[in-house]
Amino acid sequence: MSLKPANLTNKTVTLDDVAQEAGVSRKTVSRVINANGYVSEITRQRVEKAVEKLDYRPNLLARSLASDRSTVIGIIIPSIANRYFSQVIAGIESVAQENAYSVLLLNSYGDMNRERDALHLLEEHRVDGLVYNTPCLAVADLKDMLQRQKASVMIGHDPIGDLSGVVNVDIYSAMIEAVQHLVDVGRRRIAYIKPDADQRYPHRKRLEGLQQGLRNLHLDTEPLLVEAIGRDIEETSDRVEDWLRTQPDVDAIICYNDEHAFATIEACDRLGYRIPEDIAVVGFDDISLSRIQRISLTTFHIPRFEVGATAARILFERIGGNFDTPEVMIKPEFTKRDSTPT
Amino acid sequence: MSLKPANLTNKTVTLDDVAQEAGVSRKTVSRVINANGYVSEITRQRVEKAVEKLDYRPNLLARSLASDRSTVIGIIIPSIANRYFSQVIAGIESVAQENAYSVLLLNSYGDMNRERDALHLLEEHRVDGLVYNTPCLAVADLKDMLQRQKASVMIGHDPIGDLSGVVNVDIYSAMIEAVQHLVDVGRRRIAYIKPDADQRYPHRKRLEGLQQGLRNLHLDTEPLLVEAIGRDIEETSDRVEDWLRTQPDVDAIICYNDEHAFATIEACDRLGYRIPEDIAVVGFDDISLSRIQRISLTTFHIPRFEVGATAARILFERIGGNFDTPEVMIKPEFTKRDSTPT
DNA sequence: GTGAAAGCGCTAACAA
DNA sequence: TTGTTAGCGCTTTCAC
Repeated sequence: MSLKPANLTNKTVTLDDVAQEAGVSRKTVSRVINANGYVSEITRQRVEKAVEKLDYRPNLLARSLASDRSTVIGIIIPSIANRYFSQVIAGIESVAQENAYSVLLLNSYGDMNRERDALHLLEEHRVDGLVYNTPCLAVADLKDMLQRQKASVMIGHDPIGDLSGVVNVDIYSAMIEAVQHLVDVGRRRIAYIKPDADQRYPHRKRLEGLQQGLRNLHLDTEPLLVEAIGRDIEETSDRVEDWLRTQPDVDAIICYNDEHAFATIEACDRLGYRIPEDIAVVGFDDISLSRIQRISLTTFHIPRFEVGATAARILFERIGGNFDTPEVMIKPEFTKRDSTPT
Repeated sequence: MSLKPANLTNKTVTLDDVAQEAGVSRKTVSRVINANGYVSEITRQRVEKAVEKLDYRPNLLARSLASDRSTVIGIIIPSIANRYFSQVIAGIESVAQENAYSVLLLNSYGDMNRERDALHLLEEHRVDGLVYNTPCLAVADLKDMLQRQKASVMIGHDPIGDLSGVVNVDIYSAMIEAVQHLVDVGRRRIAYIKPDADQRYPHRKRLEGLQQGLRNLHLDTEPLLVEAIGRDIEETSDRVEDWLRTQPDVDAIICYNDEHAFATIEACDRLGYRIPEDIAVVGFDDISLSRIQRISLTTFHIPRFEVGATAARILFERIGGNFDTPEVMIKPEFTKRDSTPT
């Protein structure tokens, strides 16, 4: 087991070293580096030269501790591996970078205990704020925990007072629109492919929208729900296929997202159903491949990057002391393609 | 502009508060919390009760500053929005979590200046180590910058001595295998769809592999290179189409990754080429949709999560003082599907 | 087993 | 315009 060479011996350069090198006080160096307070031009240059010469890097830990500002925000997200969330993160990170903030990333795997741990950890890191994606904690708990944070914005959750900002995607209305579209093109037996046992906002709102959509059109308000989403596309596809065998009269399927829609299309294929003639399929998200499939997918475009960026912007408002942004609703855009009839 | 209620007044609980509450010294509390040093059982319980009662959260900034260990690692990545990298990140994050570390995420957008900034920032945050994905800095620069970090592991770069660990995907051999496969099924005019002007490892190695593969089989070593990768799938598809018009005798196309392969298939479609009869297509990555396309894609499966996890494991070894892991090569798995003939 | 004192590297009043 | 003096909340020697 070899030891690392050289740099273990590199003693770190501190403000004092720079001050000494420049022949000024520590505070003066601090002023130059943080660009606050008055410093004469000539002193500034001396300091800058010293900084350069010593290759000084401020210790952000010390700065944060002393100033009670960490220039770090946290992100809690069910899973980074998920392409949907990774684009939300990209939006957050982008705005954070504009504001000269760094991002601490925590996975919750949609698990309550993990979420609680994540919240605690961010508290311990003294982050200046956090974006919290699809919380699954009970509201009382949530309030308790967010109360202790300096600032926060939730994505995908009902508002909980002004304790936290909120950004949501209006999937409720989208669902109503989907139903309307399907009925307009003559469909009546509409199914919804949904996750097993998920009570979180993204699923709950889809469901409520579905029910409202059916009610609006005086259709059966007991919708056809299929708990068919598996661990991967193939499993989902198999489950949908099994279910479809038992339901020969279904003529339209709305899916939780585009990947499930592809799995559904695949299942229809195997059963010899034509799309959209026999079965119409609608997705959510508009992932990049949705346009170039053999059967391009009718779906709702959700601007994922923008969702993240908006949340981050609101977070920085709150960090800046402005806590009065109301819930922001982002509207998914209906995108008609070939998987539903015209 | 309303002010946030309550919690702005919450004074923070410190070690001293806990010590006072428990009627012991600060150091004893510290011992209990960090589970080091001997503390009598009865004292420990008193302390734990006090911690509980006051809802004490250690200040990690202070701890890191005093102990010179941050329990944070950094990740530098070209783009989180990219699904490939997001899964690498998932692997890193997962191992970090096992080691009770948090992750600071920095995007470089494959830009040299941004990478330098990111490296500086991580230095200022005093991270205990970093995983650096697809560096594009010049080697001298890279050495300079990594020298200053406590520990580091690169993904997708040639080794630079023992300054930094390295994890690579053996795309070089994969490329040779791809050529062999295509020639085995009778193809001779093999093209490679590549990024515009990219000298980084992932592209360079593919290219070297391609050349070696052709050389092995005594074929033209001046391969057909197409700089056709656009900003999105549609643009790529259009460019490939344009290029194909000028090259009627191409009978096989290897693509930089699966998304480009789909774009290529789409282009072939529009031109009326049959796949794989007229043109064989090979991808890289094996993204989840590759199996269920109309024409399932022959590709190399790259275990992205494992790549990240391996890098993180090596990083923690190095953080632990063990710097002698050699370059780790991860082998992509050839996955024959329908986009190439049998 | 436990405690006291010093200090990590910085910022924040307040002086000068 | 610049310097001085205290901390920020923790860990770490080294006594007791």
